[in-house]
Amino acid sequence: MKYQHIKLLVVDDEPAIVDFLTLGLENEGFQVKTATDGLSALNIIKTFQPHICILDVMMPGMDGYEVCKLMKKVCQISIIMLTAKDEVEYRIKGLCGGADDYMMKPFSFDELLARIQARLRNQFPYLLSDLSIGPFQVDDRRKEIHFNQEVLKLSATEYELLKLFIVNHGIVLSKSTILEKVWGYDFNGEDNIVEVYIRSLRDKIGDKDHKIIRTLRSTGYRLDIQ
Amino acid sequence: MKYQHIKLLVVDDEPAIVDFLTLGLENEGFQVKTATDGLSALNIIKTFQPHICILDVMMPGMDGYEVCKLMKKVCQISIIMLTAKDEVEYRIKGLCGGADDYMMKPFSFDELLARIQARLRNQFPYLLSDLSIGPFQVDDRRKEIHFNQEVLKLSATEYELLKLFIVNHGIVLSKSTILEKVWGYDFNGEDNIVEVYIRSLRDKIGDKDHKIIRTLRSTGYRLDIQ
DNA sequence: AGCTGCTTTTCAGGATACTTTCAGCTAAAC
DNA sequence: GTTTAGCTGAAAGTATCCTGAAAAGCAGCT
Repeated sequence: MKYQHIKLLVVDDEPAIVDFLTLGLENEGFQVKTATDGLSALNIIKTFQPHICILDVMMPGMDGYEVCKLMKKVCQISIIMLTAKDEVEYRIKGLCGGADDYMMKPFSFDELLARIQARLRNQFPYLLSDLSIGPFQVDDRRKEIHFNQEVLKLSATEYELLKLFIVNHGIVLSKSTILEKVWGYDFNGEDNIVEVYIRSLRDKIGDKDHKIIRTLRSTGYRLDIQ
Repeated sequence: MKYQHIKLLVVDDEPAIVDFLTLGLENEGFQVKTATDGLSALNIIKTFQPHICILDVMMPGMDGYEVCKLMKKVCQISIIMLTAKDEVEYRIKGLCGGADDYMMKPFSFDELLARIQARLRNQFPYLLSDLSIGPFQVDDRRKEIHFNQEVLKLSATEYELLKLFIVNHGIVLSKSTILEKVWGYDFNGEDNIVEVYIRSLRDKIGDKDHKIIRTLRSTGYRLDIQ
C-alpha cells in the first residue's frame, strides 16, 4: 500500500516475464503498466509518466539500449535494465546510454524490489515520504489530506479519490480509470457515482467554478494545480 | 515487538548484505532504512534520525571512515562499523574517527544483535525500558502503562493493544493490522473484538468523545496525541 | 470437582455516516 | 434545436461502528 502513488513501466517482449513482474509489483501496491516493445513503451510514457522503467535489453525491433536513450530524452525517468548473463557488452552500453541500474537474469523478485527502492531513494526520495503538491499535502499514514494547511474531512472513498487526483495531477483521468482505481475492477455500478463524488470533493475544497478539478467533456477529469 | 521504536540505518555497497541485514533486523522489529553509499546515508540521517548505524568501511566514493566522522558531527548516533578480516588499519582508524564498536566480517546475525543491544544499553537505555509519549508512559518490563501519571489497570490484551497504539501514534491502524499484531495472524474470530477492546481502552483513559483514539470509518483507528 | 473472579469472545440491536441510485436539470457540441 | 454528457438535490439503501449484555474460557483456591 505504501507504494500506491509510484508508477512503474515494465517492458519485455516475453509475456510470461511481464505477467510475473506485474503481478508481484501490483501486489506490492505499485501502479504498473506494461509494454512488449520499445515503441509502445515510448507511447505509454507520454501519458502514464512512470517514475521507474524496468526494461529488457533484448527485444525485437528497437533494442533496450535505443529505448533507454529515447526515454531519457523525453522525461526524467529511472531505468533498470534487465540483461541476460552473457550480454556484458549490452550492460556497459546500457549504463553509458543512461540506465540507472541493471540486473542480470535470472534474478529474484526481492532483488528487483530492493533495486526499485534504491532508485526511489536516489531519485524520488519525496515519494517515499509525504506527498506535497501545491496546496495539497497527503499524509498517507494518518490518512489525512491537507488543503491550504487545513485538514479536509473526507470519507475513505473521498480520500482515495482525491489522492488519486493529487498523484496524477495534470493528467486526465477517465471515469472508467477512476472507477477501476478507486472502486476496483469488479465494481458494477453506474459511473455517475464518480460525478457525485467529484462534486463532493469540489464542495470540500471550495472549487466552485471547477477550476481545480477540471471537467474535460467526454474525456475525464484533471486536477490542475496553480 | 520490543524494538518497534528503535531506528537503524544499514550502509553497505553490497546489496546482498544490505538485504540480508534489513530482513533480519526488520524481523526483530526494528525500523530499518538503508543506503548503499555514504552520501545518501548522510541524507537519510537528516530526516530519519536513526539511533544506530551499521556502517561498512569499504565503500566506493566516500569510505566508511569519512562517513562516520561526518555522521558524528551531525548528530548523536551510535555507529557499528563492519570491517573485513584484513582491514585492521581501517578498524583502528574507525574507532579513532568516532565509531562505537566494530565487527569483523563474516559475522553471525546473533553477534550483530548482541552488539546492537549493547549499544542501546550504553547510549539509549531509556529506549529499552520506558517509552514516554505525550501523556502515556509504557514500562514494558513491568507491563504497565501510565496515563497522566496514573497507572492504568489493564488486562494483558488491553496492554498489548494500547502499546501498539502508543508505538504507532499518529498512524492509522486497520482492524486487520491490529488483529494480526495483537491477536496473531492465526486468530479466526470476528474483528468486532477490536471494537470491543477499543471501547474498553477508551473507557479507561476517559476518551469519551473519541478524540484520543480516533475512528476513521472503514479505514481503522489512530491514536492522536495533543 | 466446584466455586469465584476476571478476562476474552460472541452476539444482536440501534445509531450514524457513507454509498449508491435516480430523475430532473444545465450546458456544451454539433 | 436536438442530442448528449455532466451536474445536482434528495431519497433510498447499506455498511460500519458502538454498545450492553451474556456466554465461554481460564486460573486460583478450597
